[in-house]
Amino acid sequence: MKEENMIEYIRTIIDIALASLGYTIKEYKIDKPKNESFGDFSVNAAMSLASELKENPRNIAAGIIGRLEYDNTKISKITVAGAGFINFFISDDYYKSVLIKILEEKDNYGRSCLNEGKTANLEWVSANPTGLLHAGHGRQVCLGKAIANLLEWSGYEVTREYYYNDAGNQMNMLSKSVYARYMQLITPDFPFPPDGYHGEYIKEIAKIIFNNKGDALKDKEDDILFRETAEQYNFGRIKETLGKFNIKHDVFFNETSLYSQGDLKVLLEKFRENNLSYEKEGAVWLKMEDEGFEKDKVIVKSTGEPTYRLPDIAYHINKIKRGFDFIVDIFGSDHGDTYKEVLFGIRAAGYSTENIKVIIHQMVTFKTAAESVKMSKRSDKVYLLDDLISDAGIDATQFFFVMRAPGTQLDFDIDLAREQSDKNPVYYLQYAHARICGILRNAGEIISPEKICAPDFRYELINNSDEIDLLKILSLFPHEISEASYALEPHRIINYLNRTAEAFHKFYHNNRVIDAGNSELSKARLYLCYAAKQVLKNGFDVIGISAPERM
RNA sequence: GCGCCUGUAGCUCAGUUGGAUAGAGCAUCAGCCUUCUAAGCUGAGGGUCAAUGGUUCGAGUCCAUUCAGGCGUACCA
Repeated sequence: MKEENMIEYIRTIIDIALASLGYTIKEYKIDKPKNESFGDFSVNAAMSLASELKENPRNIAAGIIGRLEYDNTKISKITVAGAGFINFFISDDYYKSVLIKILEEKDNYGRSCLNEGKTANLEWVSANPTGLLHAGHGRQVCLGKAIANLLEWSGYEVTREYYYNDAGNQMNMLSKSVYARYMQLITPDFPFPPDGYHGEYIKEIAKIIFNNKGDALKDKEDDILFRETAEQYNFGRIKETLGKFNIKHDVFFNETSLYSQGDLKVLLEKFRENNLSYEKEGAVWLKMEDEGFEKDKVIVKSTGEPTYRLPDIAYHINKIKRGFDFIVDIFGSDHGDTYKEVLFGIRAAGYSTENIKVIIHQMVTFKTAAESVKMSKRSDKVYLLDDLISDAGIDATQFFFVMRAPGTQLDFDIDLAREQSDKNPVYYLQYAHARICGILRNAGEIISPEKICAPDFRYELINNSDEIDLLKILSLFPHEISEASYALEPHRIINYLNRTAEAFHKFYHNNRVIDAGNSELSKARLYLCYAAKQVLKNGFDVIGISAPERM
């Protein structure tokens, strides 16, 4: 689909005018002014040039405007204002053409071909199968879902990936914990390992084994069945939880394949050859202290096992070798330091990290009116993501986790998310969609909903400020998508949808859509409603919530 | 101690990559339903953008220092 973007159009005509005046300019911005009286878009090029040219920016702006050649069916007015802004006023006719565009592109309105033909890899969740997803994981789960969508909407072909480790100490402890619970089914006072995994799920796993095998494994603590059953059970439950969000990872990447395929050996050898590692006290260390890190870090323990850093580095190199154009990782802030070590390791091994972007999100606290919900892995009372979903509902959970910028420490108000009222921000958006659906249901006598794709209405009837304001906002959707996608910040879409819903509600409040006495006006407004519904729905798709027909 | 993140209205948070008069929701107060969904709309009050200094035409945004909170700072992952 062709992107007929007003911002790009303005940039093009400005560039031509600048060139004809002989100005060279590194960068200038095309913004949407906060105040409507300053027009629809403003350009700061004249101010950027002012210090260099040592001339009044308003004069420079006037000079640029004098050279501008533009289509006056699109732009109705251009003015100089303030310190030297060039303000563009877009014609109503242009916005009406956007309405037709929305009706034509439908579910694809807002998608861009900016990254067409490129591939992206998004890795997130990546919880090891030692336990279930707790509520805190939810932020990453939901954020990743929305970011994967954003990447797709900007044209990338996205591989959704999950990295896990089913070997090592943690899995041994899991196995021992299950064994202990299993033994407690036979002799109730069997001791539980002090560092063991608590939580009801361990007992569930033990029961499954006991039901299948009886007490046949009572002296076989090391039987592989304990570990395998636990892993299978945990992964099953994790995938089930992800399934509730409709998340399906394309690749589950097992860390052990890096051992069997020899990636780790090759990497270790490379570090050694390039004199980036050394042996001390039986362990292998990576030289990092001279590179701005606090100290050198162990990459192979004295036991011969690698620490997490080495396979993490090898894993990322593996991703680079698979040829992705863009690699995105999402980690919690508890990994805030380690990713830098990993990126350093990748560079030390001779690979570029410029196409790797790491998103670090801060932690979440859950609150109800009664208490602040604690989430300790050591505690029996873990607040699981499944619990949160059944408390708050799937849409509210997705919405609340995506609502805020990743860098903020999120307060998740469970009571608010659960509340089915006007206090709950997710309903404000969904209600706008449901309202439109209600209108369209009632529109049968004017125009049947199936016919709405054909733009045969009299668009000159759309002319009041509520209608035009709504159209203006609808026209910005593709731009918002590409901005949010570039920044990998889905919360921007929520902010945008809020403005969209607000504009619709205002339009609805002041304007009767279905008017039996004026079918032509009704028809035109129905098309506008349909376009608003389409934009809301597309936005909901991106952030990952449903678009209810009724509420 | 050191590193990263955060500090904006009573509360939860936006702030379009340095732009024009500081924004929303909730909460508080005052209005609007015999008419397509009132889960809505309209209005009011509420701010030393943590503090100080700096950079420039211009700073909530960038830099430095200080204060406060979160997360790290393992031969755990």
